[in-house]
This record gives sequence, C-alpha cells and structure tokens, in this order.
Amino acid sequence: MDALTIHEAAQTTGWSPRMLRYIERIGLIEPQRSEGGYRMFGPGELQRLRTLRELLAEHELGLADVAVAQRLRREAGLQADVEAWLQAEPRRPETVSANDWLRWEQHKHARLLAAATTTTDMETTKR
Amino acid sequence: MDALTIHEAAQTTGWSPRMLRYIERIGLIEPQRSEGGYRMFGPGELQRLRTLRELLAEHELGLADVAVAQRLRREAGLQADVEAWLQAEPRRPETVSANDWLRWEQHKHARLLAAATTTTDMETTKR
DNA sequence: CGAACCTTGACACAACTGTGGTAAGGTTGT
DNA sequence: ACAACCTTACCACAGTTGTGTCAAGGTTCG
Repeated sequence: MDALTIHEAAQTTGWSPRMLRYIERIGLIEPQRSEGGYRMFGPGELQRLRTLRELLAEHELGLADVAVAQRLRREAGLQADVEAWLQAEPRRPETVSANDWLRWEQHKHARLLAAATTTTDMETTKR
Repeated sequence: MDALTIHEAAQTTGWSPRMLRYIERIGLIEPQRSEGGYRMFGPGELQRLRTLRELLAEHELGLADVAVAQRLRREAGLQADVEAWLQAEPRRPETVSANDWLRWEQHKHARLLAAATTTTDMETTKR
C-alpha cells in the first residue's frame, strides 16, 4: 500500500484535494490511476508535492510560473526562441559620446529607483 | 536622430504606447530616458519589441510568461531550484527508487517539516 | 451490499494580467 | 511661447489563476 488516495495525499502534502486535481490539470504532476480511475499518489509524487510547496513559497512563484518553466524545458523550440530573445538584452548605445554617457548615468539612477519601487510592488502584490 | 519617442516606437513596432509602458514595467525592456524623462527607443529596442511580438504569437506565450523566463535566467537560485524540481519527475515507481528523492530532499528536510506544520494549520483553519 | 470514498463538471469569487482610457502636469522643438 | 508631445497615476474591464463548494454518479472494500 504505497499509493495514497487523493484525500490521504492531501493530508500529508498540505494541498487540498481540489488543488491536487488542479496541479495535475496544469501538468505539474501525473499520478497513476487505479482501474476505476482513482488517482493514486506514490511516495515520489508526495515528496514532489511537498517540495513544490516549498519552491513556491521560497521564490514567490505561482503554479502557472512553474508550468511555464516546465514548458520551456520540454518544448525545445520554445526554449531556444525565448533564450535568443532574452540574450539580445541590454544593448547600450554604440556611439558613446560624453553626452551619451551622462545620459546613461542618469538613466541608471532612474532605473535603479524604478527597480526598487517595482520590486516593492511585486513583493506586496505577488501571489 | 536614431531614438524614437513612445508614440513613434508604437507605430513601428505595433505595440500601443500603453503596452510599451507596461512591457517596461514588467521588466522586459528598459529604454533610455531623455533629460526630461521621455522614453527614447533606439534601434535595438525597436527590434527587440518586434521580435517579442513574434515570440508571443509563435508560441502562444503571454508577457508574464516571458517575464518568468527572464527571472529564471537572472536569479541563479531560482533557476537551480526550479530545475531541480522539474528534473525529479517521478516516472513509473520502478524506474525511480525511493532513495533518489529521499537523498535529493535531505538538505531541505528542516524546511519541509516547517512547511508541513504551517500547512496543517492552514487546513484546520480552513480558509 | 452499503458506507465511504472517488470522479468530472459546474457555479462562485478575489486577486492578478493585459489592455484601454482620462486627468494633471512637465518637456520639446520650431 | 506654444502646440504637440511626454510623464505618472488613477479608473475600468474582460480574461486567467488559484481556491472553495456542491451535484450526480462510479469505485472500493470490509
């Protein structure tokens, strides 16, 4: 008897039965099924569910965020395209005149302030 | 001049000015600013914005999804933790032994216990 | 067999996302 | 100096996420 039903799994993982179904729906777990269709959570799944809880709490992530990470990992083309886009990142002006430099410095200050406020916002409003 | 204002940038990229500000807010672009604080979009940013459009359309992504990918890339700890979780996919009970996940979990044992008790509290209070 | 579990589906709801406005006020360039 | 831009900050609103509850019906197992 190394496989629990959904309510038992809920008890030991801290998720509600409802959320276990939801987490399965978005593709983060796929428990096996009994002949009659009952979900059966093995030790691996239980541990995974507990760790998921920790992962979300530690990094202020949502389930959907983890689902995105999983997509990135599974769909090779996606990962490549996103990676390419992100890599073309903060290109600063090619012509570096004195004025440009000054402006860049100012921008940097503004950016730091913006980042600070944005971060605060995210912390307070993040799920 | 090779830097456009927000409305001009909107014209050539297909985004609305409103969305350009939004995209900046969620951290996907950071256009420079003029002395007076006007956003100034250089050729690099314009290209990036057009490519972003393609990226979203081609892969059925949302802006928030790309933002998550960016977080994954920038926050080293996050990247590692998410990767670890995704990698621990419990494929068929026979293929992944209990020792595997147990060992992987060992350095986080204390936190798991804490999470479990917290969770129990939440369940009993039944929010 | 029958109590106690499970399944999917639907309605509900707060909080966040993506998008559009509008208002009050500062910047730019001719 | 002045029209035409820009800025932030707020209101609005449909769609999604995360979560609960309930209903009608199938499964498990003593």
